[in-house]
Amino acid sequence: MIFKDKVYAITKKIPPGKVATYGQIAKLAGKPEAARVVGKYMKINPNPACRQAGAPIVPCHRVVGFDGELVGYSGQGGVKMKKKMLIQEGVFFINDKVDLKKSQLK
DNA sequence: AAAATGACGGTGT
DNA sequence: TACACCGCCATTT
Repeated sequence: MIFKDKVYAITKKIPPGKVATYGQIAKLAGKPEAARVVGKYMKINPNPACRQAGAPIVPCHRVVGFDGELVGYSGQGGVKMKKKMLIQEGVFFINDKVDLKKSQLK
């Protein structure tokens, strides 16, 4: 299993109401400094719009920037939609950032 | 094989 | 606080 697959596997494991940073995922995948690579994979991921029925997708909306800041996301409405989905799942927010203290995967 | 790429993370100004 | 720049690294071209 290559790094790419690990990233996807880990991302899929993020439970609803929780989020993880790119760096965190990279670390879990074995490369603490490969956050950029993680982001790259999210972009090319099978379904940017996230969890479409039966699709081999990853909940990419549960992946945020280093400080819980919503970055990236090329799907519907960009980060706004991403934020909306996260709130809908029960993720805590502070302004436009994820409350990592309560919602970061750990 | 070499260069380019990127949804990061951190530091500097 | 905001913007710019650099280093990191697996994958892709």
